Amino acid sequence: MSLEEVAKRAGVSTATVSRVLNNLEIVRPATKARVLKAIAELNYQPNLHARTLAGGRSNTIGMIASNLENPFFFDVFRSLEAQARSHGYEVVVAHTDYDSERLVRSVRLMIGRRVAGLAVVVSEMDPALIKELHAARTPCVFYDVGKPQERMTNIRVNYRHGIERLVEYLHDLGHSRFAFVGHHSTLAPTSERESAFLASVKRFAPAVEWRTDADRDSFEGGKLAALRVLASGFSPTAFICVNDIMAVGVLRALREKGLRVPEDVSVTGFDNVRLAEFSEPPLTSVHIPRDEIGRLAFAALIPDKELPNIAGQEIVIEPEVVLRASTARAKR
Amino acid sequence: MSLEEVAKRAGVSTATVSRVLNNLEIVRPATKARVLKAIAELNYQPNLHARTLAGGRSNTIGMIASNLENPFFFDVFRSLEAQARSHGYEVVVAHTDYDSERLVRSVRLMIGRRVAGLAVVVSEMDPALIKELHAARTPCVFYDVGKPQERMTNIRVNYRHGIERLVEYLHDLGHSRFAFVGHHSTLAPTSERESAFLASVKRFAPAVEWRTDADRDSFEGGKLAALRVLASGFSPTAFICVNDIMAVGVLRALREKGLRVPEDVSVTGFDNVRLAEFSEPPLTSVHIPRDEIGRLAFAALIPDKELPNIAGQEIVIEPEVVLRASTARAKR
DNA sequence: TTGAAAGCGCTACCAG
DNA sequence: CTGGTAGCGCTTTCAA
Repeated sequence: MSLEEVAKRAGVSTATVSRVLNNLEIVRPATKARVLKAIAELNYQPNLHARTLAGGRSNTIGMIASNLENPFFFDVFRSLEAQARSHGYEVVVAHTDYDSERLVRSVRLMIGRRVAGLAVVVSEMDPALIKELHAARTPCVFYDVGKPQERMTNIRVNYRHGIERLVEYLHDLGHSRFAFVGHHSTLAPTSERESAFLASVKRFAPAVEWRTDADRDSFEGGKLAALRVLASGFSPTAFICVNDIMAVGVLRALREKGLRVPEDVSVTGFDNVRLAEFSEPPLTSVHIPRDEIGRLAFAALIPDKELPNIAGQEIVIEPEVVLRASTARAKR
Repeated sequence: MSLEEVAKRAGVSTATVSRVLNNLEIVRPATKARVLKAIAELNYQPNLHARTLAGGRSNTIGMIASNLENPFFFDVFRSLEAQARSHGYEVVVAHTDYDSERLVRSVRLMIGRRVAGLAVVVSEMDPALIKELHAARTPCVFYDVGKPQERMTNIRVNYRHGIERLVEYLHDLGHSRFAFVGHHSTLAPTSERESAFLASVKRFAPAVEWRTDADRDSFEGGKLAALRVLASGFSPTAFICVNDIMAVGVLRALREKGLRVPEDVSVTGFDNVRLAEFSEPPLTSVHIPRDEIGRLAFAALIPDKELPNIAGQEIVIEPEVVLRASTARAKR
């Protein structure tokens, strides 16, 4: 099923069919109707590869995420996709599962697809890969990695502030022993959160004790990390978790150990995904506006003449603490 | 950056470059090395569209899901993708959000991409769309919709048995007033689950009362449905939910109404996703093997000479009840 | 307003 | 083992 068959059936040239397909308004209505009829009768679907190749431009946007299973990433995807769709673009997602090999593969695949733009929402990224993207002239937007440059936009969250506010709040409630639960502690945003945690603890509570532990980015990972902290003999008054998913795992671990939240121990999440409201108890968290991130990402990749152009810039988002029932005054 | 430039730089023909790209073992090692060097120096990435177009075959598999945010779908995706990757295929996912317009768009897009195969994991599907897929000669595998035919495989779960076992179990515990919480009750699998629910209730407990309610497939949806049931004046001894996500929403609603689970009311989920173990209380659920579904889907699309060929068949999966803490003997 | 034809970048067949 | 070259299905000038 090709353009040519449609053209033959409609008694026109392939050029005309192409014009109809692309809605070029220079086709006589009668001709257009005939072509449309042929298309419908033949159940014709244009070959996107041929189209992209001949046209020299793609209308698909790529997105690469570390862990689409974590609703944080999914929410960004959803928002980006909504923007894309309303502007006539498609988005293709790849999920790397925090695996750098898969990241490399995904990036190359996106370059091979000659995507119109690429949103990279991963924890860590080899600068060499960014170079490849730059060499391929792919417009990119990075979340939390890289530096702004030509064709490369940056969106980041001021974790430091988010964590500072959390620690300050807990400190005010009388907490004095903190545990920090992250994942793959070597990863950039995690470690930024971790270092922000350490800095905050020192600043607001120089005399307090703390401990950190990390595992996979999942419920299970949060649970294991918490169990390890507890097994080490340290008994924190508060667990600060790198995200809400891990916090839910921590809640389970505490419950299994017979500790009540927030009566005995306080727990905080991060990101403020929907689950934070539905966990038991609901989680005090730090809101990161995924919708806005998705919108900004699209705007950075496909600038709109109407809106201010943010391509090539660095955008910093200020997070906000959301109080719920998982935190309370520390037991004395 | 094209094949030709690489060829020029390596001092060979484009045909030879193509051969080394495709690992055809008939290239002299020395030549191959030169080509590889040129590729690396130029940072060349082959244009996938040109490749697919010229080769006449794609190595990407498509998957369309109703709601990738629900871990059930994501787990199937993950499993399918693992299979695909290990066989040299890529997978492109689309998420329709239960919107039939988006389903149509996604299907056409996949046809336009000339995917090697398409896995459709949605709740409902217009037979006309299946016809389009058939006309496009796209190998397909459907989960819970359609009928097996040429190039079309079917995977389904025996919901009836799953629900029957759940109802029987609850009935044995003395439950007598059931509520069924679903989403978009008009959708096929939901309604299959709903009708299975009704049939089971009548069979195991002909004298009991029941009520059904439905909403969006999300935490919020489950919560709203439960609140509606309660507001109607009906007070069930057990809530049977169409999946674990909605069950978590139900748990929240019950807690807000001051009802304890399982002391006052029992709640069951379905699918047995990871969250079922991490909710509070952990959910009694019905296990659906997403891994197996993903593996079967791949096998149906890309038959392996070694394995038995399941393409064109109908495969029925038997679910199994998993008991956890959200169910208990009914209050008298 | 329409058609003819030259590519887009790659694969695959046929020679050599 | 390597090169030449005819397409793959579409878009896009350039003419008509």
